[in-house]
Amino acid sequence: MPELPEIETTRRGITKELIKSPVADAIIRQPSLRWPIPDAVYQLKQQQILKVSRRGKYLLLDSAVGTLIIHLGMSGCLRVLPKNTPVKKHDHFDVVLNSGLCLRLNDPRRFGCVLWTKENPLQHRLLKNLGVEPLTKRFDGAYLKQKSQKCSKEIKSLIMDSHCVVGVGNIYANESLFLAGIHPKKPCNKISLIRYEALANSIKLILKQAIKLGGTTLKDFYSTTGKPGYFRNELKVYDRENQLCYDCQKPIRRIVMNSRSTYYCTYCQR
DNA sequence: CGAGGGACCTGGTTGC
DNA sequence: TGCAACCAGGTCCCTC
Repeated sequence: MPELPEIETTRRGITKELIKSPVADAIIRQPSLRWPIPDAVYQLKQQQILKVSRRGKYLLLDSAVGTLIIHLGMSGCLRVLPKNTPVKKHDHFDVVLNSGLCLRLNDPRRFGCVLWTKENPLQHRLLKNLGVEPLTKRFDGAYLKQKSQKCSKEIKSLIMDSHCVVGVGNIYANESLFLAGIHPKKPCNKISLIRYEALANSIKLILKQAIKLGGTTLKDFYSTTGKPGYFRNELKVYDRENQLCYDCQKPIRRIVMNSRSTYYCTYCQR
């Protein structure tokens, strides 16, 4: 389940080969992702990919004629492979390079998407309203405090809202709140600036550490080289229901918030 | 207007 | 053992 660290790991893994060689072709095997893959993606043919960037959980492949926008949804995975590598189940889309390699998208649950835009991709309807990047200076305690003012929801919902801050999915929201010592159901308009500063720092720390370790592999994330993400070993609360808190030895509790599993320590998080 | 829930999808796990 | 039900999860979008 790719969150920001997994997307960033993927971006770093595919960039070098993608910008080395022009695109020979695009192959759509299964157009029915979250939205249909548009035929416009064939405009990539004969184009050079100039840059591979990331905005939130979206990957952006720039060319002179437009930008390919890729989202991995919950189960998507991008690999760079020799183009004649046998196709596996759920290999929905390829960008074939002149070099003989190809970028291959596999996405069993098909919650991801592949889109095309000729405009500035940051102005695309899916990207233009995204919140701040968590690893930039703009994201800090004051920003969270300000976002929380006119909002009554619980803190976990706020940090998972991509219109507030991008890239914090369920795993890292749980882990960040534990590190900051904040209860996931705490109303966000009742949290002090000091605690928001701690939370912003926790989010940055957790995300950076996860990127360093290549993301978190639970069931289905593997990096572009097929290696698992080692952040899984660092999880303090996620998927640890009834196991003991490493800090206070009390059992980790699991509740459901917005139909998502939420894990926290009843003693360490207030 | 904002908050909340449904829909999308498949593979793996659980329960009978 | 076989089958059905359920769950996971990101995010848009519709409804209240």
